[in-house]
Amino acid sequence: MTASAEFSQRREYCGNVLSQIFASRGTQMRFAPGTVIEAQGDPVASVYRVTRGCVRTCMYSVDGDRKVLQFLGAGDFLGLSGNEEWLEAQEAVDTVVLEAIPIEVFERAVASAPDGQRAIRSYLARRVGRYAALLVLTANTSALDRVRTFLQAFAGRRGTSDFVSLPMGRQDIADHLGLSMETVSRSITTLRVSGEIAMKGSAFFRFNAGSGAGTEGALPRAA
Amino acid sequence: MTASAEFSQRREYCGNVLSQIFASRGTQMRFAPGTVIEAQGDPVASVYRVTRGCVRTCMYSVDGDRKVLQFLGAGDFLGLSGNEEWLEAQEAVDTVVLEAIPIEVFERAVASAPDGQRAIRSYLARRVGRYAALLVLTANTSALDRVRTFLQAFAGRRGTSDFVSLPMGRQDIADHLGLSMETVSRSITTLRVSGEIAMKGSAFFRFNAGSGAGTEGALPRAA
DNA sequence: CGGACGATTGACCCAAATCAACACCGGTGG
DNA sequence: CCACCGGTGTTGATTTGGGTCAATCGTCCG
Repeated sequence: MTASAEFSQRREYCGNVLSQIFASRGTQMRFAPGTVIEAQGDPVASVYRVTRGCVRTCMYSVDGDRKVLQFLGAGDFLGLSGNEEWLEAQEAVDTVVLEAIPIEVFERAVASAPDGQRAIRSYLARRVGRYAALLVLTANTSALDRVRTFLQAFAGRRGTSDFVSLPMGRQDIADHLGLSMETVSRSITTLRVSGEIAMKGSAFFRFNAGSGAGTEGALPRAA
Repeated sequence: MTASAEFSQRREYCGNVLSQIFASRGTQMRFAPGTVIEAQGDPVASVYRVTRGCVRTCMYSVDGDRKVLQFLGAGDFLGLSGNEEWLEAQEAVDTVVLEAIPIEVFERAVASAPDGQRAIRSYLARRVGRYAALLVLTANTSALDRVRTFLQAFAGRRGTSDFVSLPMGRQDIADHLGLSMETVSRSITTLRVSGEIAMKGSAFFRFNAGSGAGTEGALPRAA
């Protein structure tokens, strides 16, 4: 298992229609690192598009256990599901800038746009694919594979040649991959020592060219 | 963690609009146990509604590892995501009867129905919630909790008083919960010996009244 | 400089995987 | 009717990957 389906989705299909809605009607908001953008269970009053920074989508169980379902970056949307309440919490990983639109305004804009509903459907379908990929990754693979796949997916998002920033902490990655913080740390060390990746500090990494064990996708293309 | 969010969603909201489309335009099809209804990666030519039986939604990785993402029962839909291809395989667990509609016919019907797009959006949102609940369940809980939660969710679907049929095999449950077949079997034995559940053969079970440790939902309502 | 928080590394342990044997059940054919 | 057989489920023995607990190290920042 060496996949990169999770982050490698294209945004062209639906992005344009929805992005235009946000571009014309959005209000800019800013959140400090670690702050809660929307809490789990709160009523959905606004929808958002990420302009800058990294957002983590979390789900908390009664025991206080946390699962990080996904990390969102520039261009991603929050709150399109049409639910009354936020099923998941949305939290700022680093400094986050969002475009916000009141839900009623957004719904009216979507209804009047020619492909509005279709765009939302496409976005939700991609989210299903993203979660499915995480379920597969989480179920059948070793800790090392999970971390490698995560890093590949995250690097694949951006330019791959230079060092990429890893804005979230080890605990965030651990809660995303279903591992402990220590195991994530150890896995990264293993990848570094074996030469697969290079680190600059603990928040910047890069895949080394030589040891390309597998860049071929394991999971089917999403969407 | 003792939840039952996975199966306990209401179908009223969107079910009606879509169900009517299937009722008026569907063609009945039958599949024998274990057969493939749609294979992963195939083009989506038809959409379906389950009339009878149990369908498992699977995802296969290149290694041949299988993850069972969900089990579908009467009233559930297949293929609403709008994707070009089947992201996941759809397989008959037992004898399955489906209503099928060619995709173009279905899309036209949805476009003309007043709340058609909205209904699909709601259905997809519920699927996101279902996968999220499975991710949380899979990440932070013991084998016993996973099996208990799965059985509770499955029982909650139907009438709870009498024995309920468990159409899928132990391996199916294992691949759903991210466990080995043996661990599933052992967990069921533990629940039986401790008196939480009663079994009739290996395919019928019932929760016993006395030992109600937790029926309160741990995860938020899926909406 | 010193405190604090995150990351790393080490030592140990346990829940569940794996490997293996056996029981059960339904079907088939002599 | 019973013997056989293959598939599924159960149970037992053993191993192991990663969790947990704990100490140390950086690094950022006041």
